[in-house]
Amino acid sequence: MSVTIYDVAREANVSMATVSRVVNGNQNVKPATRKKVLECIERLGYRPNAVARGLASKKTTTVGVIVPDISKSYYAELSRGIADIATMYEYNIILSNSDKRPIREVELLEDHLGKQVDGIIFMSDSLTDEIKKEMGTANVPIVLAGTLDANTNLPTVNIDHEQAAYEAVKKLIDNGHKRIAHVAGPMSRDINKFCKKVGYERALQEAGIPLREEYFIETDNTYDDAYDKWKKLASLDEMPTSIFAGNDEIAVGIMNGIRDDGYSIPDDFEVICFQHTLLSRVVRPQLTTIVVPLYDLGAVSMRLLTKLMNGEEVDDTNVVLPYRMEERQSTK
Amino acid sequence: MSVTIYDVAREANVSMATVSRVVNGNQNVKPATRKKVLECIERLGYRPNAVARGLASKKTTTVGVIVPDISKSYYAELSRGIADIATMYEYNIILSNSDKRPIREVELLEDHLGKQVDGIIFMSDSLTDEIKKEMGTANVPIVLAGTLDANTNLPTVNIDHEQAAYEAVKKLIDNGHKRIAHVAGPMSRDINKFCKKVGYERALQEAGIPLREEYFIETDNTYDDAYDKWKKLASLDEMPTSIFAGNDEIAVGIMNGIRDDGYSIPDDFEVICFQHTLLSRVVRPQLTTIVVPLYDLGAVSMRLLTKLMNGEEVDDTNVVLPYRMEERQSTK
DNA sequence: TTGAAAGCGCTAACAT
DNA sequence: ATGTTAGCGCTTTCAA
Repeated sequence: MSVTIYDVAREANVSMATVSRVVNGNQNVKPATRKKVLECIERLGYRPNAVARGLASKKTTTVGVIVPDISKSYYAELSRGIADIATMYEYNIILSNSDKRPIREVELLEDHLGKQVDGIIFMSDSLTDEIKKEMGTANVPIVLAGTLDANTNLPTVNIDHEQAAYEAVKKLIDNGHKRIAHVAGPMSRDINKFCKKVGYERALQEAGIPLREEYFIETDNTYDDAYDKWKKLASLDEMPTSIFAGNDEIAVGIMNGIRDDGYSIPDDFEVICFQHTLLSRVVRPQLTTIVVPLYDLGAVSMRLLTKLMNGEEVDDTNVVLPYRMEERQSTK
Repeated sequence: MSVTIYDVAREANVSMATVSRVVNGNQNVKPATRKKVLECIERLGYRPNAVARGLASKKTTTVGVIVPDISKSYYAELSRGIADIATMYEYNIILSNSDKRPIREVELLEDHLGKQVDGIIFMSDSLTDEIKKEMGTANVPIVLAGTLDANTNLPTVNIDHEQAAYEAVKKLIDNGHKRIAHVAGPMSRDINKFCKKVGYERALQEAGIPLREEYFIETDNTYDDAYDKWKKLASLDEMPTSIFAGNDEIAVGIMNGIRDDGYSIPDDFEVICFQHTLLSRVVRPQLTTIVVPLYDLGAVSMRLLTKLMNGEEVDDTNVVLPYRMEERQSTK
C-alpha cells in the first residue's frame, strides 16, 4: 500500500528509530544520515501516518470545537480566532455543530473524546447538568468560549456582558431617555438572561427609572422575529423612545420596523446594541454598538487551551476580555 | 490509565474480539453475551479509542475540509451544509482555513492526508498546478465545492454562474438599461473571471451593447472597497444607470455610495447581485438577487464525497445545482 | 457463537 | 549517534 517508516528505514539502511528521529526533528542524528533519510523520504513520497503516531504517543495534536452553529457569523468569527491560534501551535480542529441541543452536545463531547482530541473548546447557550457531568469524565482540558459557567470551575473566556449592557443603557439614559426598551435574544441563553438583561435593569434602577414589563421583549435572535416584535412596541400606548437590542441582527429588525412605520433614527428613536457582525456598519444609519471581540474570544480561548494541554500553571482560568463602545449614527 | 477493550473483555469473561463485535454491532453475538458485555462497558465507562480503531481498520470516519476563511458567511454557510451531511453519515470534520494562499493549501492537503482523512472537500479561488499535483498523490477522494476546475477531472459541485450572471444582466437590459456596470469581486477568483464576468459580457453582446472598460470595476470583495469604488463610477462623464454586483456585500457598498451621493434606488440606479448573505434582505431597499444555494452546495458536495469514499459508481461527478432569481426592491 | 493471534505504523524507553 | 524492542488499542482473519 502506502509507504511506511519501515520502507524508508530499509531504503536508507537505518532503523525506524532513526527515521522517526529525522521526521520529528530530533537533534541526535548525524547530518549525513539525516540527509540520506530525507532523500529517501522525498524519493519514496513518505508521509508520516498521524494516526499511528497518535496511538503510540497518545497525543493527536487535534482539538475539538463544539459550536452551536458555524453558519452564524458570531460563531464563524469566533471559530476563526480559535483556528488561527490552533494553527500557530500546530493543532488541527475537529469542528461540530450542536444546534444547542443538550443531547447532541453530550454525544459530540463523547464523540470527540473518543477521537482522542487533546483538548476541547465548547460553546453553548447554557450548560445542562448532563453536559457538566460528561465534561467531568473528560481526561483532557476543556475551555468554555463565550459561554457562561454557573458554579462549575471550568476555564472560561468572556467579556463582561453585564457591565457592557449597563454602559449601553447608561448611554441612552445620559441622552435623556426614560422610556428604554430592551429587545433581547432568547432567555434560554445564559448571557442574555443573567448578563445583558441584568445590566439593563441595573442601569435603569440606578437612574431611578422603574422597570416596565412591556418594554422587555424576547426574540429568537433572528432579524425576522425582531422585525415582527417591533409591532408590539409600536402598539403600546406609551412607546419607548429608545431601544437597547441584544445584537445587531435584532437591532436591524427593529430599525426596519421603525423605519417602515415612518419614524426616523436617531431623531424619533435611539438604538444601541451589541455588535456581532458587519451589519452594524453597513446599515443606515450605522448602529452605535458595544463591539464584541469575537475573534479574540476564540483566539484567547485556544491560547488558554494550549497552556492547559501543556500542563502549564495558569493563574486565572476565567479570562475577561475588554470590549469597547463604538458611537455611530443610531444614537445622538 | 483509561479503560480499554481488554479491560472490558476481562471483566466480562470474553475475548476482546467479542467486545469488538458488540461495540461494532456485529450480529454474531449471543444476546446474553451482548448484554453482559454492554453492562461491563457501561460500568467501566469504556469509550472506544477511535485512533486505535483507525489504525487497525484504516478508516478514520473523518473528512478534511479546506476552506479559504470560515469567518466569511459564504463559507460558513457552505460548511454547515457539509457538516450536516457528514453528521448524517457519521463522519467528523477537520476544518482548516487556507486564506487562499497556495502554499498553505498544499501544506493543509498534506497535513490532512497525514491525518488519514477518508476524503477531502476543497474550496478555493483558483487551483494552482502545485495543488493539482498534490491532489494527484492523494489516495482518498477529493471534491471541489464552489470551486472551478480547469482541465482537471476532479469531482465538483457548483451552480452555473455564467448563466446566472447572464440572466441577472439580461434583466437589467430588459428593464431598458444600456449603461450597465459590473462591479466584480477579485479576478483572481476563477468564478469571477471565467463565469460572472463572461456572463455579463455575453448578455451585453447579445443585446448589441458595446462593452465599456470604465464600466468594469474590480473590488477585493469587501464592503469598504466597494463603497470606495463607487466614486470611480460616480466620476464618469456618463455614469451607468444600473449595476450588476458580484455579491451582496459589494452591492451594499455600492448602494451606500449611491445613497450618500443623494441618488435613489431603483429610480436613479437599479442594482442586482449574487446573494451570499442575509444582507440582501435586511438592507433597504432590499436587493434583487441571484440566490446561491450555499448550504446545498456544501451538502451535495459531502453527499458526493460519501459515495466516492464508499467506492460507489457515480455517473456524473460534475454536479450543477439550480439557482433562482429573487426580485426585490433594487430593480423595477 | 466465540477466541487466539497477527498486525496497523508509529513512538519511546533502553541498549549499545 | 543509532538500533532493538515493546507496546499503543483496536480490527480482522482464521480456527475452533
